[in-house]
Amino acid sequence: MRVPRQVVEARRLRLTELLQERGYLPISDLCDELGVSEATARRDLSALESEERITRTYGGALGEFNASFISFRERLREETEAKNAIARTAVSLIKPGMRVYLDAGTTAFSIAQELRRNLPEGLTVITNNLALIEPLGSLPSAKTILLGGQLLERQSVLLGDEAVRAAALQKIDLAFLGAQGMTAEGLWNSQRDIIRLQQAVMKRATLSFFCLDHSKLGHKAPEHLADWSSISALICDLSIPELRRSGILLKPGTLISPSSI
Amino acid sequence: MRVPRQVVEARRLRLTELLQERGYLPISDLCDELGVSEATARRDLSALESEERITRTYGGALGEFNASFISFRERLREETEAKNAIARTAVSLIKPGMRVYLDAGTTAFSIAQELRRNLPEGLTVITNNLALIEPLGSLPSAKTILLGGQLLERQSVLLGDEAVRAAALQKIDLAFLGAQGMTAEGLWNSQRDIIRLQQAVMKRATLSFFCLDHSKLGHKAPEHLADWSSISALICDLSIPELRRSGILLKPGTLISPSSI
DNA sequence: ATAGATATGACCGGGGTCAATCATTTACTC
DNA sequence: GAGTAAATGATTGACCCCGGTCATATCTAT
Repeated sequence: MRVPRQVVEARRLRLTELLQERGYLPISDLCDELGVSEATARRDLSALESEERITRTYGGALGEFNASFISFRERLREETEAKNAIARTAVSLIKPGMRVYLDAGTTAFSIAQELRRNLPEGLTVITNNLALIEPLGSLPSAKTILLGGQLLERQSVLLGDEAVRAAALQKIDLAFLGAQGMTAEGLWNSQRDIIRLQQAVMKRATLSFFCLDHSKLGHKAPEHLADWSSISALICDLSIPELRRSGILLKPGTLISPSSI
Repeated sequence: MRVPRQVVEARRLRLTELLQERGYLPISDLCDELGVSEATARRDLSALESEERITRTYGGALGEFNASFISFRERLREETEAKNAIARTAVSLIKPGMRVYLDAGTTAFSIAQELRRNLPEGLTVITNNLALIEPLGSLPSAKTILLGGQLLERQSVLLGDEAVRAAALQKIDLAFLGAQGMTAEGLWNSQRDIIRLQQAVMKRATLSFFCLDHSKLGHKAPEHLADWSSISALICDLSIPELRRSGILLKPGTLISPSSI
């Protein structure tokens, strides 16, 4: 028996919401909840999957727990090698008892993962990056401080005045920051709010390290973040000559490359 | 062929990490990644499931997105009816454009879910409760502000000086708070840090509502949180006479019961 | 060194899942 | 109002998943 389009749409919406809430549901549960036959439940799942609103699994389906987390995870897979190398380098710079800032982005996530393997004593991590809760929250011997701020829709990041204010109250030994691009003019990022927070952090940090992999070379973004003169060091899987070819001239000792550790 | 215990543990750790990263993995992929047979992969899954470190599904497994969320979800199932009624009552008190505080606990989570269904215009939600990110983060028309603070191990809550300081800077119209018990002497909670934050919030809030279901009646906890005289109202699925039987005497209008809406 | 415990992989029967097909009912369209 | 397209549920055969058992190999404790 054919049913109005609206009913179908409503049911599928309800299905996505159910999956968002519960994470995973086996087909039989879906049928119960929606009051339809298995066949229809399957058809709904196929439809929603082709729209990329859910993920099917054998025997059930997953809500796209957090659409942002997925794209985050995907980005995480790009340049894994370089990012891991940079993360190892970053962690090797941390001494026991330090207070360290990790900002948003996938490189910071790699650093957090590396910290799980190789954790200095008495570390305090300060961040605005909610994605780090997973890797860091379960470490008993590290303290994790989250800056306050406004939750960005579809991103797992805290920003805004609150975040800047909270950052200005922190004592930070090392800040590990990311950026979307680097050119001869310096470092670039896309959002004003992100840059405001990064600048507030840099002001409070004894040393500010920027962590960028080679894929960022030559890219420009809408907003200028920092000059090369204002950063403590660049952690990057490129050599001095390679950087120079793009017009980036660094003072000696300002480049830390993963191979050198 | 038996293998050292350490190897098994290492593989299982790797498995949980894989699942944490990728969210869902079918068994066959797990075998490839870990280089073991299907049987062993299954055994690992069973072991990790009994430790509640992952969630099995038919045909694969899920990482425990957040281990704490699960026990949280389980608590959520207790007294669902009462909590939902309280949540609906709470939401009915919210007017468009208000700034509302939700604290930790499952009742606040119910309120957040109710807000998804029934969202006042221009709402701002302020919270220290990370579990609310899921339901609230994806609402485009509401603003969510997270207080800063120290991440509590295995709890999805932010506490400490930072949180108190951040709360003291907020403008709050309505605060919806929870507690672990209520007796004639007032409201009780277990942790000092939680109470400090709740008191800071109460100081900043125009109205403070405490939301407790009937199961909290007569329970005492280590720390005294508030007298009955200091709260704006109690939202509770109990009647005045029922409360009086436990020695709780409320001024008229101080009890808001779900049935009365 | 020996015995017992434990991890592993292969195999199998039972049962669940999936996609395709078909008949039926009902909503849309002209 | 008639025809067409869409949605649904039932069925079916192929495929896949699961837990158990068993033989085997290796670690560990005595």
